[in-house]
Amino acid sequence: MMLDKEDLGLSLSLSFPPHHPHHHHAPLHLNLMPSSVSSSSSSAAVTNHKSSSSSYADLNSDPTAIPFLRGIDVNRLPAADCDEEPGVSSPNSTVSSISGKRSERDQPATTGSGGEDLDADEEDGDTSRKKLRLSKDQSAVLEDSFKEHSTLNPKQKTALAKQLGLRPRQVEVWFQNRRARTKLKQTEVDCEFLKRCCENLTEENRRLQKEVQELRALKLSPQFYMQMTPPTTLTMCPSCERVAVPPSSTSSPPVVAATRVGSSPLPMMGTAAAHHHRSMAAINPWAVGGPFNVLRPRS
DNA sequence: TTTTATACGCTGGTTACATCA
DNA sequence: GGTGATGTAACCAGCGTATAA
Repeated sequence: MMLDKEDLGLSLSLSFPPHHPHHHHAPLHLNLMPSSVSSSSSSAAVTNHKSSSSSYADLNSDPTAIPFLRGIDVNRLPAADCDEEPGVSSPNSTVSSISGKRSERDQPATTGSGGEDLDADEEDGDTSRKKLRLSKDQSAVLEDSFKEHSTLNPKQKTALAKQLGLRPRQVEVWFQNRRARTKLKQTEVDCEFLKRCCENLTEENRRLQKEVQELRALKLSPQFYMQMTPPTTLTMCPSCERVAVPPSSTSSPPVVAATRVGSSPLPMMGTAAAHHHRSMAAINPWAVGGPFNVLRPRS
């Protein structure tokens, strides 16, 4: 069934939930960060999809137990009955009347999937849909809710909608869009991270190739042999003839001098990385706390 | 037990309006 | 006031999962 990103080994998972049904949609899965990243966005919260909704239901049985509803009187009626009058559904909102194509197009279609969509368009006889701009207060409450849970179960959605004077569908859409924004932002961060990694590896590769050239020169110049570092500082792998320089004998940054003696230089990626010499971890940019760790977003 | 239909929620992508420089 | 860029509410299509028949 579903594979956790940990199971995948690599998993680029740009901070999206491991159990998400749309794992096939994930464009990348390269776990570049600790799974704890962006806890507010999704990784933890979205695991509730379907399976854990019951736990939310339990929470909702006692509204006061819902973290994100702190200070919200769930029993209080919305400022307006949103299902009847969208124009006043959000007293604090900026509402503008539109007459664009969207309004015309939406009229019959309305529901994307959920049954609650139905109530989104049944409100008035006016065929035009009002485009609503959420107020700052509404957005703030939604943001707070999102920090607690990036997904909502139906009860939470309904409670939040009532509290904010919005339709449940609006709350649902807001969360969907918010998740999309979060993911987009994370993708941007990860792209930047990969870019830095690529640059760093390129530089490392350049440096190592230069080092190989120097070592070859030394090997071909007996007069310099005597000046070489004592062989005890080098470790030769008997199976592959690679020379690994102990960290103590290397200059900073740590070097992986996994160089096949007498052969042409090999690209770093795909060879050294795949090699069994775990010394590669010394410069493993994916490693937690690695050189680019500073780029990781803080949750 | 397996298959099928249905409901539901999610994502990625898109559209169109609101706002701002 | 007109215009392009940006943000975002709302939507659609497609998919996976849960559930009941």
